[in-house]
Amino acid sequence: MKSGTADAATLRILAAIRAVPAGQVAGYGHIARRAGLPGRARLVARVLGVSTDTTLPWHRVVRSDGVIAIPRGTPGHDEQVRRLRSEGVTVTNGRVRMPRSADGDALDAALWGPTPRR
DNA sequence: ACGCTGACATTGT
DNA sequence: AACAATGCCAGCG
Repeated sequence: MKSGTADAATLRILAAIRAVPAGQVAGYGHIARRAGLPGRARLVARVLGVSTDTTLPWHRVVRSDGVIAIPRGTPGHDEQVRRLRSEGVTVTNGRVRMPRSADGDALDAALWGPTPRR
């Protein structure tokens, strides 16, 4: 029976999103890769769309360019911006200040690099 | 089975 | 920074 069990991929994606620390943002591709699904950024997007999990920090997930994935003028976009600012993230014109190359990548590698899978 | 759409990424211009 | 092209996969009609 199917019961309320989602696919393994979905669970891994959700776990990866929850692993993102507050005040920090991650790209869809980044999350996908962390979930063991390289190239499946779109899948991550869809999962977020259907997921109703309020405990999920979906607002910390943005596009690789730092642009909010939700179109402007929608309540979702507004709420995401509000939450990000609430966590100390600088958001300007629907775009968040992304940790460019070097430090961002290095820090990420230091956090979740040499320890894949939990 | 087929074509479109989508909370995307990467590369090139 | 912005746009175009290509890749990628899951839903929907």
